[in-house]
Amino acid sequence: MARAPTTADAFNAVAEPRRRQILDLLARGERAVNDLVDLLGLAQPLVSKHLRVLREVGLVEVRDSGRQRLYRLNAAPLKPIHDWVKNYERSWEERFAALDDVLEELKSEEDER
Amino acid sequence: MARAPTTADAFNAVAEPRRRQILDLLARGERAVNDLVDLLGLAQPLVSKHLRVLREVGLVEVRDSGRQRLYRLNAAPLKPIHDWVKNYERSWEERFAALDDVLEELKSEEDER
DNA sequence: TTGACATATCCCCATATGGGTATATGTTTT
DNA sequence: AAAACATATACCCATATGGGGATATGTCAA
Repeated sequence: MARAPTTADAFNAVAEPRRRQILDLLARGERAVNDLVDLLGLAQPLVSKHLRVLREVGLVEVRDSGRQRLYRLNAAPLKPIHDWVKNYERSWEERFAALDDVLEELKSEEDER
Repeated sequence: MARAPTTADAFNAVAEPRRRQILDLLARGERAVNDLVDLLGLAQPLVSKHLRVLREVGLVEVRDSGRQRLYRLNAAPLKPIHDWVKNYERSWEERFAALDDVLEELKSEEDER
């Protein structure tokens, strides 16, 4: 078996930085494909393909408007990611706190010299 | 160019469900590889390979103990994921709220009958 | 030393990728 | 009707994958 398809779920879809960029742009409002092409500086087919992946996991929705297609964000499928990562928040905070302690200690030792 | 390697960053590393499982197990404490093999029901080489990916993005750390290697979690690389997703939290909450409103409305209409 | 145990690596496979270029599909304007 | 515009799809490529089986590496025990 190969790697899971990017359309398998939001985790996979969002692993690609360009797709996160697209979502970041759509967070500001509806956009036509060509707008995204200009903003991202990517080839148009590339953008269409990324949009397709995002559509297949439900992260974006489309609406026809004349000869344009307007894409908008649907953030709901990101919730499982948030829920999963949130459980680790305390864990890295503890580690950062521990690191801060070490740095503080080093600083004190320095001051004592 | 092909897809970004799973070792490129935490986003990619964590897109694989098995690797999330491994992190979930390690969140409870240090574990030897064979423990993980038993708990996950995966082939040992598979587990070693997943652990390698996690190691390369810094999500786990290893410690030798006799002929065993004990892996432990380092959640810090998950923070960027949390930070990114967090920005969308309000967005999906609004959408869910809107959905709740619709459901409430439907319910009222039903009651009126 | 020899054998058992624990892990990592190697090689093979099918599959899916992201990017590129060319083209099909559909809509508006002239 | 024809030309221009907007978008999606088809095809090709190099690359990386997750899984499988065999084996190398390293450590402990008899």
